[in-house]
Amino acid sequence: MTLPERPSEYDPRAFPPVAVTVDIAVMTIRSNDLQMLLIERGEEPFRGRWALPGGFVRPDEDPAGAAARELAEETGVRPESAHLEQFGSYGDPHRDPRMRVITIAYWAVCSELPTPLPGGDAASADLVPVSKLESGGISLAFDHAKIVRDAVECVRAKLETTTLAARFCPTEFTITDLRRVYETVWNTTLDAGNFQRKIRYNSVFELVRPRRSDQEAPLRGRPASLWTVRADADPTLDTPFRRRPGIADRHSA
Amino acid sequence: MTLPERPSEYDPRAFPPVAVTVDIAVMTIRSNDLQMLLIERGEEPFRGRWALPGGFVRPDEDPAGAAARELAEETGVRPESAHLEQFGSYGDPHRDPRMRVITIAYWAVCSELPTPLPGGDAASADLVPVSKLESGGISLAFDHAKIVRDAVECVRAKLETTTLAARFCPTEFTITDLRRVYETVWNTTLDAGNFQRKIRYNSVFELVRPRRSDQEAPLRGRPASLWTVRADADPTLDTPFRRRPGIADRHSA
DNA sequence: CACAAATTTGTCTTACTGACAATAATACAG
DNA sequence: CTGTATTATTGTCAGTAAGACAAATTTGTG
Repeated sequence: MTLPERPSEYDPRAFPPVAVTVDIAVMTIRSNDLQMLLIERGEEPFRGRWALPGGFVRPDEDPAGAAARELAEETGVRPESAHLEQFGSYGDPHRDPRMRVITIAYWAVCSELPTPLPGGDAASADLVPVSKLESGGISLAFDHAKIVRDAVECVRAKLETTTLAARFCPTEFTITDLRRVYETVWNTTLDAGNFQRKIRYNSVFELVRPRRSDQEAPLRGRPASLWTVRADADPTLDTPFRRRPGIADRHSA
Repeated sequence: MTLPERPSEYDPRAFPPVAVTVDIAVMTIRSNDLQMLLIERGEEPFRGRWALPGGFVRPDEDPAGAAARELAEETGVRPESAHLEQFGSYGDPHRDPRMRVITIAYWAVCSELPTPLPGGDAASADLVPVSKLESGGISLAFDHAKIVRDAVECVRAKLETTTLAARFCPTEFTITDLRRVYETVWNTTLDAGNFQRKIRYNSVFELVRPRRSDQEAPLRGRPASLWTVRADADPTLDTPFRRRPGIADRHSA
């Protein structure tokens, strides 16, 4: 059952006040690094601390809609250009010192993030390397440190079994682009030859052009072919990638 | 950010009334079938329909605590004897016709389920085969049909990569017991010999007794050895099991 | 004791991975 | 034009794990 059955408890005023919000962990790759969009709080509590973008679930919308709306409002990312997925709820009674707030957490991945503008009620917004968050170098508001940890783990795990890595890239990408996503997000190195095989064999990926003629491409070396993810296909990988104990930790050096 | 910054909105009465509940999809194997505990609603709305057990998150508890409490109260399962895990939130504005209710959904797996007693505000409680729910043979209250689908998929997926299957069994089990869990939950058949190898090779599993001397054991055939999951070990499987396209559909026959 | 039933072990083939070498295609310096 | 650096792509080979299937082991039963 979902509600108590005695009519007296139908009265909304009988319910202790609870607020429901969404928080969104938006990730992208920039400067060869996995980065997350955070905002700097302009008000108490936690004034001046970094926090995840988010906001209220309005009376007329469902949480997924609220997440898509906030994503657009606070980060300028059009919902259709990003992958947005719910991964958990956080409801410790004292996670917000003001009142009871239960938040539904989403992670999002996109390739091109508009340079974040300080807007709304945030003092400023910026991309922060996930490595800095994981090393504890930045202290986050509320319980957002845990939410961030869980979100990053979700994305790392999802790279194993789906084509999510491609969402970090433009629609057309080279196999090396895709490999760098794995290497960046997993903080490891992968063999270029073996990686080629896996992509080329996999029918989820489709060859677009055998030779890239771009200008922004690397100025040296054999030009790579361009690939895309077949839009109609199931994004599940038949032979998943597996994270091995990281060979090269690029952040401890 | 998590709350609006203008002090006026701190007032709890400013928030539209929202109720937060937990719903729990408790699964076990009985009669060689994956079954789920449902209750029959005794009141409107959806009087007489089946629904997931659940209830309010109280002001002083977090959702995980509420789920554990409801699990104990409504099903008699001691929280430490079951695996309980959050897997999503459901917050469509009209999922409950009475008022805005956002529910946090958990799945649980246990080996011995006390015969459910009609108690509390439920007209009755019973175990229902998941196959019946998947075939649409039973119409559930609210959006519980979708919650059930998602919960079952979570459990099926979790069998691939963790030792969760053992939670369907008593602490000590035979390799055949464990294989039957996979076959039942995935509705498929697995080669007994190959399955042996995987378990015996895996150091997460530990041999308890090389020969079972039970009375309830099958009356014929070579007695199986008893195994357990090492309590200290990481329940993640180093070499995951993989679901193959079902060879034998035991329910379509 | 022969037989049935269930567990356990063995064998062989195939597929995939990881390491690493070799080849291909381009830009650039001379 | 030629050689070299650089990146992409293909090839090779050994090791590991899975799937199919056969055989052996250990018990209860007639």
